Amino acid sequence: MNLKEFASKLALSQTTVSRALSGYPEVKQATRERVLKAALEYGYRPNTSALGLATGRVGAIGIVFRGGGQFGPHTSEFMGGLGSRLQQDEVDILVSTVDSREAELNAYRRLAASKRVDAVILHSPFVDDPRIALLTTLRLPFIVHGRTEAKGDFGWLDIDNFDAIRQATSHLLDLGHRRIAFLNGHRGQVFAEHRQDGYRAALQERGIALDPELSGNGDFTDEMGFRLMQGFLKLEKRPTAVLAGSMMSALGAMRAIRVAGIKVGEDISLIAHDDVFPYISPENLVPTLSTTRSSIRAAGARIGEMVLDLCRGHRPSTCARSGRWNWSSAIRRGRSVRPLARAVPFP
Amino acid sequence: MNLKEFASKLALSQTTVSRALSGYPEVKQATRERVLKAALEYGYRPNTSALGLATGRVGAIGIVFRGGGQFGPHTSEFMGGLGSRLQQDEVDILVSTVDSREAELNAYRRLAASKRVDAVILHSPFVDDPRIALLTTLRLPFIVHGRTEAKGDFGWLDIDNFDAIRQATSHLLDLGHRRIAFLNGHRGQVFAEHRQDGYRAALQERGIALDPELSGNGDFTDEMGFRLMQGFLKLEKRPTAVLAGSMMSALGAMRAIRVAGIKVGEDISLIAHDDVFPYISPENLVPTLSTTRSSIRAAGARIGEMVLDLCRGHRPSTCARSGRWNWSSAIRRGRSVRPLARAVPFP
DNA sequence: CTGAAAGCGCTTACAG
DNA sequence: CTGAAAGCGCTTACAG
Repeated sequence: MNLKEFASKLALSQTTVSRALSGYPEVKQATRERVLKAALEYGYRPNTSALGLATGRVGAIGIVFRGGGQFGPHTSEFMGGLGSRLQQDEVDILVSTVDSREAELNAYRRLAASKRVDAVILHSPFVDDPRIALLTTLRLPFIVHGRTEAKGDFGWLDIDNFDAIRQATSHLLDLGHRRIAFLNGHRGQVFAEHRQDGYRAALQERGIALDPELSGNGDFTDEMGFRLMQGFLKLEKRPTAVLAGSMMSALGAMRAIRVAGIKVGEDISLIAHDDVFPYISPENLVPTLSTTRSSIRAAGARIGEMVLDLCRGHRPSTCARSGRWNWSSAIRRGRSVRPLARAVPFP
Repeated sequence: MNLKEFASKLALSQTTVSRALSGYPEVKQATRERVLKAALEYGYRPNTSALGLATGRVGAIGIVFRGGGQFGPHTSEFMGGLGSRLQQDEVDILVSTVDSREAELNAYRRLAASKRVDAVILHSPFVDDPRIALLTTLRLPFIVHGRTEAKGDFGWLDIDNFDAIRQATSHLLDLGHRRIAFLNGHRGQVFAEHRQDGYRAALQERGIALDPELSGNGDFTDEMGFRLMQGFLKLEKRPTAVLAGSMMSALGAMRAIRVAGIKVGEDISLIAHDDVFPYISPENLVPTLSTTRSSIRAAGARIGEMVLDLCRGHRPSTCARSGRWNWSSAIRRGRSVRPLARAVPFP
């Protein structure tokens, strides 16, 4: 049913019905109630395309994923949080999949030119990320999940990766460890660089020289954790502790350690930083892992809030500020980094 | 830039440009090339809302997820496969999140009334699922991921859950096990019922009575696997083998077994049925799990193919048939069920 | 408080 | 092979 038909059933003009449905103040209360009731009864909903054409807003926000690799467990947690917030405003998520960084840029060009979404969420930023400049040029509003050095008037949300890893490293140092291996994400990704900085800072505070052979970069998969850990274990002076960037790489590292015939929690200490997954928890792994945490699901919900704000026409700088401070304070209150009770002292 | 502006740059009418871009045959070859080249150059793309209004097709397909629980690792794998196929046709995925089964029905009503998507993907069907009838009434085209008893002219895709579990159970029986615990999904979900039937059938073939105390139902989380397994281990005659419905529940079961002081792979046999996750593989767990497999990512891609076909106006029955047979034959060729090399014989 | 009508940016019969 | 114009279903100045 379209507006014309619906309005005629009510013996009202399209104008009045449209205004009643959109909550305009100049409609008489009785009329509004009658319209709202009838809309429910007949199941009338404005056609999104017509609405988009008339108003320029389509009630959907976009998010682009690069290939299969990006569709991991973190993604589904983030999407769950994001969706839970957006559903309250009946805003949908438009997911595009691409298979390269270049294709991702084209996806944004397409989304912008065809006016398919009201805003997009950028994630996994790189140092000096070309996407920021592109979206700015395209005038496609966006929020960044993660931090970036790029200048601009945009909102972003991030956890304090520097501090999380600095604390975890310090904790291992407190326990007496001096050779601490670090399984990090890919170089060039902002979060990985921040973590590297946090790792370095903790070592520096104790005057310990960073041994580059003890840092490894790669995907957060157990395969990569396995390979990198095997490399660490082949070193002349093998590490006495390992800091894994995710639960998946921790699993791979554990396997490498087991294969080498040594024991996690006895011969070598292992800490993993990761998010909270509802279907699996680190405590349930064998042997129990110590972890630091950040809830990527909560981040999704918060980003949803920010992007809705942006769509309402609020200045993006507001989002950035609230994002930055609210989140950081959550971290400071210790919601993000838990006590690392199970890490094992240097023997 | 809109069509009017773009057409005037080319000194052509909107009609001709539109036809050239849409691949209509009546446009002169030279004209078409000129238009296509200019579109790339200026970055012109038709406005999706206008296109949707004019044609009734919006180039997006919908998928609804119920709450956080449904956003698990299987979801991201499925979405990855689906997206990889849809991107080739520049069709996007519209994700809606809801928090109840009733809300899910409303989401379809909304999507249909507002004409937001060209089709939807239904997943995780229940026995006698009300969604099928609703979508049929709404005339919203759909493909079902999973099997359903509902009648109707719609396409669907499923793995052979009955046979996968029948085979796995038979395998354990071959190894001498007689008391086999089964960690299944929720009752009422079609896949769980099929698995239950497969389990029952394998036992029946050997004339073994099904002990209802050895079957448990719940979410595929390690928490649920843990709890159910604890229950099994408390039985007077505890099982000598366990069949876990997913890797997550297998992890929980392993933990319960460990807590009970017995050893997987020595005192008790464990098989898990699950999909292939790129970021973690069952071989990497401690101790190594035996698994049967089905690639949910491949299913996503195949469903993408089917839904695109549906959008092109092909009869849905074609999809159903091709879905049914192609997929089943893949299973028969052994792609889905792997040898269960590591299951341990009954001592 | 209500309505007639222009306009959003496309597609597609219809006419040439 | 090309174009002028109606129509898709809304919103929103403008007029009353």
